[in-house]
Amino acid sequence: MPEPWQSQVEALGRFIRSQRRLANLSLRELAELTNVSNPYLSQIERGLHEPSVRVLRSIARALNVSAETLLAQAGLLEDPPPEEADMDVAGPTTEQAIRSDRFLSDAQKEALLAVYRSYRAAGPTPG
Amino acid sequence: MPEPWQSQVEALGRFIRSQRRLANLSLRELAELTNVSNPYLSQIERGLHEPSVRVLRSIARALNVSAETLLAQAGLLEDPPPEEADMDVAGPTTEQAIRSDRFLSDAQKEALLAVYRSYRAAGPTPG
DNA sequence: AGCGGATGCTTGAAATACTTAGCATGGGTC
DNA sequence: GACCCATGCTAAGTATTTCAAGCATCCGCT
Repeated sequence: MPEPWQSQVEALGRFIRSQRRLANLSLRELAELTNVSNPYLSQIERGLHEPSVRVLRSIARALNVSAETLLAQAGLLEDPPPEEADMDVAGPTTEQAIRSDRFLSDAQKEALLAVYRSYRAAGPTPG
Repeated sequence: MPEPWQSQVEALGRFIRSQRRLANLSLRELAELTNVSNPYLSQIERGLHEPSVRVLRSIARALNVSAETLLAQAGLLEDPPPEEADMDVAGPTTEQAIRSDRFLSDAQKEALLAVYRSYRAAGPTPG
């Protein structure tokens, strides 16, 4: 059925690709983590296929995003009920996360927070 | 791929069947509501197949059950002990927070992550 | 008994998810 | 230049999902 169900698949793919890149993973690396072949991941990210529940779950785990988030993108969850699912429920906000990061010195935290706040003050720059 | 899906799939099927019967629906009636063929629904309910996200969603709608409930039954939403690969335990949360930050664009996220990773690679700078 | 309809199930065939092997480009390094 | 090696992608095949058509009971009715 070639229906506008396509657009949802494309949105899901774009989301996965962006998350994979933010995690600094290649297709092959993600493939290894998920036990899904890299060509198939490529096709998913380009919106050519609707992945099964099994594949969605392993992708969600590998990318450290909640399954709910992924499924909302996949169009399974009607409206995003957990608006802050990934952050406020499963973890702290970005500021809190940076402040409590054990691997950063105080100076590093301050620098990172300065960058973060400047971004938020400036607003998102698309492009 | 090996087996222990069988049990999850069977549990999902039993759940759907029980919900359908509670709603006083025949297979054909549910098939009409979901646009899924009745033989296939039969197979799903008997745990012979793992349905796609698409059919899971329409079943959830037709049975007036939340998609989350169905997915929990399907084994997607469980929360296994977050074993970190071979790395850190605190790193992911900052990364995760940045990646899911609603106020940053992808480009900003990437830049911020690059700074964060360089800090971690360098180690804490004292003083 | 014999019909009509409703139920759940089986059976191949069509569609689509998924894999293995390999191609093409791009970035180093000698 | 040439030689890795990593990246994303295509091609062609296998495996799995999903469907249309039909089978087998069962139940109520006359």
